Amino acid sequence: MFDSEFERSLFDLRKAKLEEIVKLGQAAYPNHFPASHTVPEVRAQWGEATTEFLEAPRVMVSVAGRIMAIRAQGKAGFATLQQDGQRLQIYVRLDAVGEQGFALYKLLDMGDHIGVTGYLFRTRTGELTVHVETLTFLAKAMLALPEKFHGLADVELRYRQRYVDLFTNLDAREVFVKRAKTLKALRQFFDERGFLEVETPMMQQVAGGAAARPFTTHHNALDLDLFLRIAPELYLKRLVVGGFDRVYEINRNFRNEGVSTQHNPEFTMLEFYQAYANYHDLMTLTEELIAFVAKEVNGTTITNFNGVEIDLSKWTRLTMVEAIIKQWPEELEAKPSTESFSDWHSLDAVLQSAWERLEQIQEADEKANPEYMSAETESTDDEVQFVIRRALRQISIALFSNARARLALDKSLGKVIYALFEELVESNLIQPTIIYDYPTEVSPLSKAKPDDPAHVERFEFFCGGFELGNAFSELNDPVEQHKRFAQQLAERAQGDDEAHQMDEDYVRALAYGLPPTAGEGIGIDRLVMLLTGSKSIRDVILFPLMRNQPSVVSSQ
RNA sequence: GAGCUCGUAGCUCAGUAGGUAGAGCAACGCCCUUUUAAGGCGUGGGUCCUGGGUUCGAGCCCCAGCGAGCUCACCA
Repeated sequence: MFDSEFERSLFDLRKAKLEEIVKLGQAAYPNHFPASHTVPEVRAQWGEATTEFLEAPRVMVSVAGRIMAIRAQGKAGFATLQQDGQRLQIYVRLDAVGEQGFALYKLLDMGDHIGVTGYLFRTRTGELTVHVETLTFLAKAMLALPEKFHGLADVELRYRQRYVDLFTNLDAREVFVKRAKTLKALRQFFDERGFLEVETPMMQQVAGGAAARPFTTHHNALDLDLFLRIAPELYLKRLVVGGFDRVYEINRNFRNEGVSTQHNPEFTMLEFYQAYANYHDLMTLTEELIAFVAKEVNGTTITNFNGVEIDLSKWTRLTMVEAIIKQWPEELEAKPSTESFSDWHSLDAVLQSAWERLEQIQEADEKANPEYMSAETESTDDEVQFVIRRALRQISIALFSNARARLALDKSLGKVIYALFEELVESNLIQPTIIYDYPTEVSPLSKAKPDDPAHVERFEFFCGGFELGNAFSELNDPVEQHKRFAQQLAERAQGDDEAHQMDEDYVRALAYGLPPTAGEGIGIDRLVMLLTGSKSIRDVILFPLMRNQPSVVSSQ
């Protein structure tokens, strides 16, 4: 429990103080304090009240809170109480609280919880303050609080000891208040549209519905190996078969993969399914949903992320190929046509001419600026620009030539188009954008477009440079589904441990008839990041997963 | 998993050229009845992340490890 001798001796000191407090007739750990108002209620009701208003007649309040600042001044003193993220000053003076009361005040420390009863007034500097008449001790802080001006700044400590972060850094608290508002708004949106909230198994015998490595666990009594779910998808569609036409679930998924600023091993996902709808219906729904949630949480659809202003009510819809063409390197003045992505030979030709042209441009650039080619030149702005230009070109050249090699190797047009999209487009999708019509090869659970078997009815939407959600018209042909599971099984046999397992029961469910259904999943942590301007997923998860740290000085 | 950066008092941070560790807050004692990052006087507090190495001498240089942040890879 203790990090040091400093903490151990402080703890002993505080114990002695607690004994003194008990001698004054206070309970060491009382069970109750009958407050008349919370701190936010007092601020809301009298925050603007004038001195005159507060004097005739006096306003009596009882409030409780944690001491976040304490300033003793001889026979009087101030303290600041914090409750629900708001603060209220109190003023304690010997002649108002008596000898016992003032003795208690002098035994208080930063972080203690107290309750006070008294009347409201304004100090000389105009601050709303409780003039205390009765002081009640409620609980003691036995450890030292972080520095009062900077708070807890060490990112690691903030995650590991979130309880300290939350009461010292009110910004951190605000993020989680907004997270709760986000969840509430999501539920309101779906409830109002006739969706039923459900909870499906998190422990599954077949971890399906996504491509990811699962965590494993074991049930002892049943002697059953189980997986923590990687997605609720297959259970939610069973429910649509069961006649719940509109269902949604908001809960944790678990994926046994790396961590990053955008990935935590357990993360919260919203999934919803709507019978008789297709992916176009969900595009509209998604645009309405995100704008609605933003408005509920922030009061506006504008949010700031990474220094960029994002308007969550202004959406762009592009097919995947349109998006690639839009982001085609500007130096290649001629942009490829949509048609050139529809067959192997034209895409091959486009890629070839693109990287050859980029190499020509690079050669010309080098000839025009020979002085920058020497390692000894000064780092002028022009030279920096030259180096950046060259690096960007080289990335594009590598991208196009790799894509071409891949095209030659496995002849999969779809996979190459998807790779181009990921490299060229994804991180540039800062403003809300829906990308639709995915290649069939990269979308094993989606339904093909009726008039175009090379593409599926699927979209993903992006904001702030990352993917927020994924939606498609669901495959509901049991024969086709069984075939695709069998293919995945073959890939699994080849060593791909992210390939789907066979789920016979799910195929059986489809065999009873899944109506035409569209479904969507939205990463809630990422949505909260966007709404709160948080750059790391760990800033929106209360207790993110951390490595073990060496044990601290043992208790007593 | 790879690369880069960081780890000094409970907290926030300095630490010069390698010369034997500092400030503010917090703590402790005293003074102070409208302060608000209160103020004044005084006191205590450090395995400088860990373990090796180089050196007469290491917080600083080198190696290994632990933990963290960022970037990349995989993914939502």
